[in-house]
Amino acid sequence: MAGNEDQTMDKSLEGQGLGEETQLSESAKQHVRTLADLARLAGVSAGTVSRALAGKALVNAETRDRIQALARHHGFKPNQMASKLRTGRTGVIGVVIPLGHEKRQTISDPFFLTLLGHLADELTESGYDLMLSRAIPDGTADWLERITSSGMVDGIIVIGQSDQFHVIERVAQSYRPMVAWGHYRSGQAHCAVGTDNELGGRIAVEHLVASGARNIAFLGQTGGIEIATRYRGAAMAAEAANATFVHLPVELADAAMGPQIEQVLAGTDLPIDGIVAASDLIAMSALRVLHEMGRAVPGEVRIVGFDDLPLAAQTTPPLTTIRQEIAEGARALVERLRTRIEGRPTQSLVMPPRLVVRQTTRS
Amino acid sequence: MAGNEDQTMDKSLEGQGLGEETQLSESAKQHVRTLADLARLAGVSAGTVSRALAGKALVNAETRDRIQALARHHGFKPNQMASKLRTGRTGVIGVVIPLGHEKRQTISDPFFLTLLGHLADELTESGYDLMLSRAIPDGTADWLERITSSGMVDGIIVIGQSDQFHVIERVAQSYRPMVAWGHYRSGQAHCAVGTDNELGGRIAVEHLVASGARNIAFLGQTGGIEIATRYRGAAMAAEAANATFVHLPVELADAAMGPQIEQVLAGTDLPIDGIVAASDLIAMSALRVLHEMGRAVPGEVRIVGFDDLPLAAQTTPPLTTIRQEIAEGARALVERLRTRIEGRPTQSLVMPPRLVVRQTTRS
DNA sequence: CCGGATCGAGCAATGGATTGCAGGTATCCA
DNA sequence: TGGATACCTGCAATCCATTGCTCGATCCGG
Repeated sequence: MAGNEDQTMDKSLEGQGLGEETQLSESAKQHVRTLADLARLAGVSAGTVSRALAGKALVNAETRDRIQALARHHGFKPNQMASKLRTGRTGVIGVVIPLGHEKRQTISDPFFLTLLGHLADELTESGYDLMLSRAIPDGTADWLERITSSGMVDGIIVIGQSDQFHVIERVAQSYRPMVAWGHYRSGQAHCAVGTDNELGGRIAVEHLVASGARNIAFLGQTGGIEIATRYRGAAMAAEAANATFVHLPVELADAAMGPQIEQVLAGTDLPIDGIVAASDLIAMSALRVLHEMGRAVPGEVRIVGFDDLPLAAQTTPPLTTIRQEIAEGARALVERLRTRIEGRPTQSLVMPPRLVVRQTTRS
Repeated sequence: MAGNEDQTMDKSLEGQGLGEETQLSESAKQHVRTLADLARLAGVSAGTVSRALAGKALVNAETRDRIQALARHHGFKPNQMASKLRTGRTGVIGVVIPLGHEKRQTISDPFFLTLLGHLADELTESGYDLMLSRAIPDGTADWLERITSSGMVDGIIVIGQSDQFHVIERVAQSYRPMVAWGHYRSGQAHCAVGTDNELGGRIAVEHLVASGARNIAFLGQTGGIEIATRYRGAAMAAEAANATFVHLPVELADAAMGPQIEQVLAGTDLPIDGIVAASDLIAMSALRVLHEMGRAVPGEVRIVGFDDLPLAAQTTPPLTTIRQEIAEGARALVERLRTRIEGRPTQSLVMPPRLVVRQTTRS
């Protein structure tokens, strides 16, 4: 049907085309590249084709259907660049992961990747594409501004503030459509969605203490603001409970993590009986190291992780952890970003962490 | 210095501007949005500014530096859409994950996410941006063609063929700049980079047999072609070694995996003493389930995973697994894609898998 | 002192879709 | 049959950077 009509159109065209005949029939048979090409085939103007493909009510329903069928038949899609240039909307959201305090960290960090997955879900459903950028901060705000001013994105989601809080803050002064996953400080300019890390740290230590731990270690680097806050909460809870509390810095580099944990655990003369890890991944490594050292979990040492990634339920034994609502957070990020894109104001969201008790703290 | 010059320019402009004076000085002070704006400030034409910012030798070095300084000072970046429309290059590579046989699988699958991370690294270094698309195949090739014909990307990387091998194959006939991670069939049209899954499956079973296993189970769904191939290799090796071999299907949905494994393991009356898992994640779950069932690993049951993700080294006990070279694969994908974008032909790459022996098969 | 070479900069066309406004046609009613 | 109304469709400007070609100026050697 469509093909038939196509033929007819083509012929009538040739009849009128005269001098341009061969060129036209050639390009028509070859490939339809532009609105104008399709317009010629359909015997209408480019403007009408544009309206028809956009499904506007302004064109006759019959004409619209005919043009849409023709477009489908030729596999034609309007050039996105031209469209985006004209409309000023790109339909793309930039997702940036600043690799701040630890260059090797985030790219394979399961937490960020999990969040990324959920963001992909949410954005796709909202009709946006997702452009992923890794950014390696160089001391200036350039890594962010390069994206805001690229004209390529309608908005930006920053995953993790790392040690770049001030940069995000500064950019937020002039660039509205941006939200960040991470820490919230009262009075800050940028819209943030995240977990109450301090409370999370506190809950973790309180649970350890309740499980009988007296000598508690915090495992992880406190370079990024999120983890530093968890540390603070943990330290406060330990002090309140009169428990001993030490900080054992561990980098998140996958390969080196095991040996490092071994080293810091051996390096302290404190009889550690409770560990709060900065992330589930660290907790998982600690679990293995302790197993190899012959120290029973949770018998001798109790462990609490952070994040509640899917893998936390699959460790041996399954990991007690502080849950962050990642899926909900992703939804909140996208919803707030869309609100900001529309020019309306938004509020930051601080989600409560939740203790998930599994096997590493059962006594 | 730059600011000074700017002022001067502005004033001389106002002197010339006459009727347009207020409007011009307004927009100049407000914000520089287009090449033309900057050109006015610099007292040159838009074309010159374009060339200057592109660093072309055609403009006087002094003028070029002046314009660049001015652009920096005003935080001006040329509109990407206009540029891309004009040049026909987008500088964006689409990365697509077809969610084929298991809708819930890939989005949080650590393997794909790890590969994605490495791709982000490689593409960034090559000066490309990465646009991420999830695609839910609907029986037609539309999910892929929507991206190829969007005009938004210079090329496409498909992560995992899933059950969409034929779709990729068909699109590859007419769309050149595309490469896929996954299985290679001799004579196929599309360029693929992947691991020899059959060999991997074989090596896994051979190693299990050598470790003393006689009753071997394959844990995992064989809906996707990659895993089906691993299964085939494993089955062949088992037959060659005269070992008993069963297939226990397990979905990759995170939450349900543990109970499922428990169920299938309990459901078979075979005294399983060797497990080859379709992925490290499944192996990790199996490890935990067996631990809970009170069956010793590797004493009673030996386990081999697949992928060698970072977490494989951190399980308790550390996982013996079949390593895929993910970083190298990412590099190969990007290199081949660039070659194809340049119009040159490429060859598929089948990388050999490598057995990494850790603790789950030591006897 | 003049012609040619050389370097630098401007002009204007180009890429392709979108959209406000003007104009045309058909339908329908008086 | 004339005129009005509603409904379509076409025209042309617009979004903004890029680049081939042209023109002008400066400088050098003859």
